Amino acid sequence: MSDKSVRQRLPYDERREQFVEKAVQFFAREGFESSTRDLARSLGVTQPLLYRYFPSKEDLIREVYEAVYLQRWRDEWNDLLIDRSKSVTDRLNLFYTQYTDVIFRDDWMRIFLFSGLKGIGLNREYLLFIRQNLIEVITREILAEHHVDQMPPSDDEIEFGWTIHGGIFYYGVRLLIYNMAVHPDKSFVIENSIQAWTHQLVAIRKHNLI
Amino acid sequence: MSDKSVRQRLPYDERREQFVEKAVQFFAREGFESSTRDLARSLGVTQPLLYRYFPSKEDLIREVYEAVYLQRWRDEWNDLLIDRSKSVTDRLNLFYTQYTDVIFRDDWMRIFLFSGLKGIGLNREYLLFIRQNLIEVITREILAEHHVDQMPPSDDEIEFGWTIHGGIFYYGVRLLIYNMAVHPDKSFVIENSIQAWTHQLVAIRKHNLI
DNA sequence: TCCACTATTTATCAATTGAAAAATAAGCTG
DNA sequence: CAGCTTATTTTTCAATTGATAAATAGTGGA
Repeated sequence: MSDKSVRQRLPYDERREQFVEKAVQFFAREGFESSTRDLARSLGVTQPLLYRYFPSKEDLIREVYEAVYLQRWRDEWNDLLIDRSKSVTDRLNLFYTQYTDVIFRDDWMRIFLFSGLKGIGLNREYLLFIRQNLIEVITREILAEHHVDQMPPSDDEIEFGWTIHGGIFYYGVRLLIYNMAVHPDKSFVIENSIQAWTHQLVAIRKHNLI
Repeated sequence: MSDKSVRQRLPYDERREQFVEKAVQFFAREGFESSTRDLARSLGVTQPLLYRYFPSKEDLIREVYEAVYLQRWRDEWNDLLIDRSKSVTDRLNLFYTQYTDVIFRDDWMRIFLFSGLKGIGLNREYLLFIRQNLIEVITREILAEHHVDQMPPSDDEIEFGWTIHGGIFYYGVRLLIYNMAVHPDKSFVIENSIQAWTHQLVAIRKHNLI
């Protein structure tokens, strides 16, 4: 309210990092159509300063996307999902618990949905990544554990994986976007989804083997 | 390109209806932050004319919401879902086929997501309506058919219903928002979801009866 | 201590926006 | 055809927006 001309001078890299980090929260809250002036205000800085760090608003937004999409996936998850020393159920529970810890956050969820509506390319890439690194892998692992993995996952089986994954994702949407009174226990949702996934997937395969 | 001064004069009600109808498509396509000038252009009309029919842009948007949310639910669905002359599976298949015919449309989906991100009240109301008229009803009907309806649906059971419903909804999101190559057969998704819903719901109930 | 560098602010612009006021013209009624 | 009503357009405005240029002030090094 009275921080007038308390000109805070930061080193370039530090300021830049701060901008991206706060911009993620700001745009998640206000949407990407909000003005750079409002963003600057929420940063405690004047609006033209942003243009010293980013050539245009669009460039800043691109960095926001990247901060959200590319930097939150943990490589260890790839290993976890195929670690057959654990049961598939245990692996999936562990994975989805951690994964939802990361994506069930206001900034991640809202930026994901905003960017989806904008039809941005990164969104498509991310979903392709999820298909290859999650849906397909999980499907293969479930089938293997039930000794019905003679053939690779079919389109039917992958599609059902998306349905279950979508159900879990939608729990986050209801919680964080719609602010609904969801089931307080996230693990309940995860456990049931995994159980349904396993059971139904095996049913699909056996049905199609006939 | 050359329709200059071809002043098309329409009766008030007709023009108004046309505006709302086209505004639904326009805002679904471009988002609610798009300008009234662009909207007017897509209507083949000048921008100030909009203000003869709607006091403000916000009022127009409110009418757009109402056109989407309130006018697409069919009352007959309420009857269908509790029509015990049919099996629950048949009822759910029929219902979800018709319901998704209505909501798996670009305008419905995008306006639903846009309004969700804006945190509009109508959105909350709609989800409450879905819970009461879909999730709860379906859960009761499944339990009844399996003769385990001594107690009303629990929060656990309702939550699982949301998960399945969300999985189906997410199919529409992938199809219409993310433009992904989804399974071409919508009925496959619906049938599997219903099967998983039925099976897992009964499992939850029996598990909790112990 | 002074100077050079650059992070930051102040001032400013042109384009776009929602909205209002005034001018015009289509079409009905007599 | 004359005249009234009102649907529609033309003009215009003030506020907001992304972006640029110039002025200012921290900070580190000589």
